[in-house]
Amino acid sequence: MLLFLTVDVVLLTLKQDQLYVGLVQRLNKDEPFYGVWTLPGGFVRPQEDNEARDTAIRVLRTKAGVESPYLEQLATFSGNARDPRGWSASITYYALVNEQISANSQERLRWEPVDEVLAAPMPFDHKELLMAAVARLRSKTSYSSLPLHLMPSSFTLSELRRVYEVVLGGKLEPRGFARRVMEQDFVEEVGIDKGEAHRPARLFRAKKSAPLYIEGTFCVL
Amino acid sequence: MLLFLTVDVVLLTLKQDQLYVGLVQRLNKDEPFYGVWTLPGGFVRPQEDNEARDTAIRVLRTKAGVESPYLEQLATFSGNARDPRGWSASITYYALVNEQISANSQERLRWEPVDEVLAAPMPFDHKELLMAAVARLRSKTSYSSLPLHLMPSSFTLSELRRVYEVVLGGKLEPRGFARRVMEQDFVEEVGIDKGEAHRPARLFRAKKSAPLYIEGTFCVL
DNA sequence: ACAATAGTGTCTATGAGACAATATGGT
DNA sequence: ACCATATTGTCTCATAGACACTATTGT
Repeated sequence: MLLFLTVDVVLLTLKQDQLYVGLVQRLNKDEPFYGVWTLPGGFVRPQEDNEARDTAIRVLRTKAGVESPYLEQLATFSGNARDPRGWSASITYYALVNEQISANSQERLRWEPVDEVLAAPMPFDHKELLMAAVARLRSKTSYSSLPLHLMPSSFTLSELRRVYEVVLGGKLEPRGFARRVMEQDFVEEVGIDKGEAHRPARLFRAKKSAPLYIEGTFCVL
Repeated sequence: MLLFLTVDVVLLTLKQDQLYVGLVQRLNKDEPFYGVWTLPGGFVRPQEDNEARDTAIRVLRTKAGVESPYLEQLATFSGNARDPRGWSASITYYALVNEQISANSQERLRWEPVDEVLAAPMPFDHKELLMAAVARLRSKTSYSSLPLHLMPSSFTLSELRRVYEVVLGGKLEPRGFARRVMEQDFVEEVGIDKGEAHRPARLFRAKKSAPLYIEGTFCVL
């Protein structure tokens, strides 16, 4: 084969105030890096997949047990140097899931802290893919509601702020954060979080109404 | 062939205060849309092209006569619906050139106003590609020095502002514009533009020092 | 002097950051 | 009452927009 086309997915979630990436084990003895834990990916199957996004969805479902997360195309990495088998192109997506979904993922999926994964060697050019995904998430986080996809079905403002802090890597002013969230109007109140030894917090959920991004297009809120 | 991999390039320039896109005529009788003017593109040649970016550069050089413009990967468009020949993926780039370069381009390249091209039918999903490129340019323009690549080797502040206005589609305050440009420090003075019936303007050029983007990564100035 | 465009001073409204003050439930 | 976290008030400072003013050249 002269050239092959794959899709890889950088699956990200948040656990214990840390960014985690989902890895699967390579189980085909005829392929490179047998047994190694890597980003889920697979060949495009023109018969089954109407487009590359469908490949990403199929890979997530079959290899990671994850359904319909937030999924966005990241970039395409290509060339003769990235895979020992020859010239290849990987249309790379990144996906965001919340902790519930990540907890329900298959056995075959293992979650590791992004920092640790980046510190160790990774096969192919997967380190580059992972860094690009994290950079994209970071950059969009600073001006959008993207991190909502990392949140459980309901959450307090403090929890949301904490997630922004983890992704952006720094403290945020509670006052300013609350202001922005309320102005931007991408959450709605759903109740009260009673039961702890302090003032109860209001619970919110993401508003359905606001589609955040158009595929491939950069779109400021 | 089950699946084929191409690279298309949306080549943009500015003429007479309007965005123009570069089109080439399809000259292969065995391919669809023979004779039609379309975005320059071509098959990836694994033997010659170390990566997809090299394909883009080769396409630009051989089909459009354009050398080393600003070139950035846009997105990959794929699927069985976009090309009558079957499942295809187009790794799409966009390129920015200034008026000098666009004037030196080959015979085979024809420049058309983006508005007019979008108003008429386009082959494949090229309308989508073109719209994505323009959207990307617009969006980056609002917070970066990207439009410098559309400028001649030296220019006045007014000319630069005019380009921003054309790309963004609206008037900009001369005062605020000058302030931002000077603060951001991405131009340097190279002389004076004498010879007209009014106060001469200072001439600037883009500073070499400032690489604007890392491929595939979003990077705020 | 006048026309025409370049470039600057500066007032004001808006928004972000800082931080203090108040609110509310459990113990 | 006290602790802990939630939520809000508000001061200050930086920045962006508006707009008028000054600068400089050719005619």
